[in-house]
Amino acid sequence: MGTCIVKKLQLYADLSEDDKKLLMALQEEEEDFKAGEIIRKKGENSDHIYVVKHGWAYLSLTIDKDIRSIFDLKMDGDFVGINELSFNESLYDLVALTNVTVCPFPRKNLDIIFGKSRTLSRAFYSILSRQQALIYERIVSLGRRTALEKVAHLILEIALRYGNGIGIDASEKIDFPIRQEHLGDLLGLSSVHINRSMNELKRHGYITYDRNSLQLLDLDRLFNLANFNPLFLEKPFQDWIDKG
Amino acid sequence: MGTCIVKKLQLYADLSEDDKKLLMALQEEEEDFKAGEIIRKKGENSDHIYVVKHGWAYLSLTIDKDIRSIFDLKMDGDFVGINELSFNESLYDLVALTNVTVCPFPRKNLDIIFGKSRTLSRAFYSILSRQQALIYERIVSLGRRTALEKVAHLILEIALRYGNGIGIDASEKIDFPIRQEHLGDLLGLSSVHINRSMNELKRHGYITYDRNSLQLLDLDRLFNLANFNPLFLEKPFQDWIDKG
DNA sequence: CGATGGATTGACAATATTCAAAGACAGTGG
DNA sequence: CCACTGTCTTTGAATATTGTCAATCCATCG
Repeated sequence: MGTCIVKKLQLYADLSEDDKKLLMALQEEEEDFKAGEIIRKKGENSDHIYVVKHGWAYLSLTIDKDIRSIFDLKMDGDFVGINELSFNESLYDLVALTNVTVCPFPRKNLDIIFGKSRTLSRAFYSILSRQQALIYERIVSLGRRTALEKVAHLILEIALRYGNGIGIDASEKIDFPIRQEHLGDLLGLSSVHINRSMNELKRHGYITYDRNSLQLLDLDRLFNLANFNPLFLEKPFQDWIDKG
Repeated sequence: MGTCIVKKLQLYADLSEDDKKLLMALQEEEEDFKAGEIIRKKGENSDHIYVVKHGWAYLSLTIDKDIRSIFDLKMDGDFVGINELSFNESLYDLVALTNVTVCPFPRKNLDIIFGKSRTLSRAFYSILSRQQALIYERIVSLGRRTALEKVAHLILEIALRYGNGIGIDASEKIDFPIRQEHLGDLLGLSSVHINRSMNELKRHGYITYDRNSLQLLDLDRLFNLANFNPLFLEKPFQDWIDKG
């Protein structure tokens, strides 16, 4: 259903009833994937963008047999593919981490939206620019943080985004379906080193963690350790629009 | 003058005369900065986006006194700030690497554009999504490439982008105003290690290089070493638009 | 119950950093 | 035109961080 997209976009702009109808009309069916399945392969024709309705997925690239890079996790309410519109094939693999439900959305519909609603144009634009801010933070992580700080920063980001998506606090215990190997591929570390870092965070009282769950015990200290920029948590700023 | 933006956007869409006029009208004066000056500081109110008209600049963040991360270089024709629109302060420092001329562009004008031209909306959107593709590649670099590969990939990207901007081939000798310390901050490496990597590329006949210039001698081997995705060089794909 | 995929651990190796010193270059003022 | 200064680059040696390999453990699932 279109509610999926509507809910997400409302965070970024005041949608009129027309906007909502426009979105709903353009929305297609939903599709389910099992954990581990490839939702969309690199090189495939990418006619659709997706909204993750439920579950976790990730964007990745396999360089050599054994070398993989994951650059983003996608969870409830996240868009996938809105950054690949000017390429005619998809640039990355989109893989289901858990069982996942996605809502495909034909990309040419996005252009219709650009023609019909300034508000929606702005909303999509804002989403894309927010995504970019997060990616820049990952670059800082990968470039200039120690392994421990990288891990701290990533699990903070995950807990905050996840909590945001399903509407709970970041300090609550959450399902954590991500294997240590995935964390390694996200941060450019070996899974062995992820293991050691996670256990160090545990030992020092930052978190509790087992293969299926994660809880952040001390947000303040984690923020501090990870040098996390709290700006990313703020509600999107809408006042750059022209009210006149 | 507005030709600066117009030229850039034409790469991404067929602009009508109206589109061009719209852009020209919204364009403001240009501003000069000397090498090393901070064009826009993190935390400052960011009412403007910029187009780099001439020269080099970079986006960076200083974490601790001595730890800095540079996540992007900006050169002739590049946009700065179009990814920070939904924040009410700028997230990063924008620093002049060489003497640089920028064209500021009030960000609320961008919203006017969203209201008036579907073509321009799409063009800006495409630019943003192209930027993101490049950033994802840097994430792959930072995460899963060796130092030598990182350096190879970065100088390839720089030579290609620079050549593109000023209209020369990537294998020609270019000005190279970037210090080894900047390269280190871009790639998360120490400047000492950058030095060793650059000299190794030199020794193996990949490049010539001194403090002020760079030439790529063997593009094929460089592409191969860096595992560079040639898709990023393609002209933007415009057919996701709705021709009907 | 055995099979499987992940987590954990230890020993060792590779890669990159740090520190410090020396060399090269461009700009400045005499 | 030269000496002087500050900024970059280059180099070597010692160190730190992270990776690799291989064995073992543990939980889950049929």
